[in-house]
Amino acid sequence: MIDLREIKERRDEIAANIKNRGMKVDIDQIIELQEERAQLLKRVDELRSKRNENAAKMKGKLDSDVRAQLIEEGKALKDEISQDETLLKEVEERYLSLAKTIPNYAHKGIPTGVGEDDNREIKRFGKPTTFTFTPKDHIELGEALDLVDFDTGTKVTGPKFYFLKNEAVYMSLALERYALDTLRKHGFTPVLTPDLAKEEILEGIGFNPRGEESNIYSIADTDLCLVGTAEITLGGYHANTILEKEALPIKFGGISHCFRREAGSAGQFSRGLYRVHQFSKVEMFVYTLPEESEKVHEQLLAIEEEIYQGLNLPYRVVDTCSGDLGAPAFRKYDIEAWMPGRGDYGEVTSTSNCTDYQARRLNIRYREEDGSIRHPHLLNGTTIAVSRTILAIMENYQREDGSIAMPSILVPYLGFSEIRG
RNA sequence: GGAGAGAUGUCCGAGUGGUCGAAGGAGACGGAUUCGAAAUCCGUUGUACUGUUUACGGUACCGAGGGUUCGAAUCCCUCUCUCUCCGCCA
Repeated sequence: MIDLREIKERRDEIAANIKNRGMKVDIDQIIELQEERAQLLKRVDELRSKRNENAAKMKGKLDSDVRAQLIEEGKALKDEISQDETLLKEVEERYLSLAKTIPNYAHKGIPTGVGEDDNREIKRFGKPTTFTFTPKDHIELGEALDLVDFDTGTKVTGPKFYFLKNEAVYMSLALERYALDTLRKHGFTPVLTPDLAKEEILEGIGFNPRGEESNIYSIADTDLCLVGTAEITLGGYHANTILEKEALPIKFGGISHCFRREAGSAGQFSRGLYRVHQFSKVEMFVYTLPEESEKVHEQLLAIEEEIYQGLNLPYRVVDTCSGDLGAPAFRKYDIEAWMPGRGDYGEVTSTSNCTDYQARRLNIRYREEDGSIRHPHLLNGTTIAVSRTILAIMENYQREDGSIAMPSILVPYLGFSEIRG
């Protein structure tokens, strides 16, 4: 949520931002509701003040007719207050539910555009892998080497679920260890979080469990959802608290079990490990001082690059355009690794600076030296998306004889240096 | 799952339906004292919204939500959470 005290003075800026992001939010309606709410609140406050005054008069001994008259006045006030309070509550609910849909401000430097195609490539590492033979995609490789079993995933759980088997299991664990060790070196606290979170926490982070494009699984008869990412639980960690300034930055490195509905995305086009309902990630989550968040954002991107350079996978970095940002993000960088099976780059990490947008809704604050209270900035980033990285390694490291070499940096974690049938 | 106890400010902890935003203590901060420190003494010390906008006021918040009442931290109801004991389980 943005700072609602600013919506009048920054109205034009907000309206332009909504448009650039391709969203439909009626800012003027929200401003009207805000004014309506302010008037009602003022009236209710005045009435309550009168009620308190009236009640205070009755503290001591009084003549019974004086008391009777005061009681009558009090009763009248009570009725009036409860009417206005009901009205205020209605207006407030409408106001807040709409105000929450206003997206975060966006960084001035990002490209304006509607979708993926408008993202700006800002860097490339390596060159798309070339082969002296006809390369296979990871589905073929996975079947041939008995590493990934989609058919059984479909049978047991459903389409877009899969079993990882044999060396792929070790790859998964090795990637997690590699990522965690790298994060620890950079001062992150390793964390394993619950895979379920309350809806209020989801909403605070900016997911709408009940929204139309809900991308997460709700648990029937509870207010819990499977988390789409540890971003949710790591952000919820400090919900409703006031942090001391010295505690910042707080840097968490969490293993994240991710669940995605991916409704409507079934079909041949998205076969394989690229788009699945469940996968694991190692996630970075940082609470920082507002004046440092842009610097930290660059650091998160640098860590992601360090990881993929360590794996020696060709990739490019894109600065995400306004239409593709997601409501909480102020700026977002994605790393896209080369995936020979797709013949294109595919997203493997994403790091967002959400400034104070999530912190405000989660009610996370910190105290400045002068005693004032502000919202810290929250950032998140993927260190490793396990399934997509396994995909990229399989396809980029395959050899003509059908075996797959392993990135040397993983070998100590794996205990083997190649996979062959 | 069964039985019981509890939830108050940064922490501990009192609180008879009106004088309670809340005693007392601790901690922290400021000051006095000191060569300096300890001890001691004095003072300050919640959050949000809001009105005039240094000053100074108003409203709300004593786990959450309802209710009773002229008036609720205090009475009633529902829920959540914590603790103890038993059961179950990895």
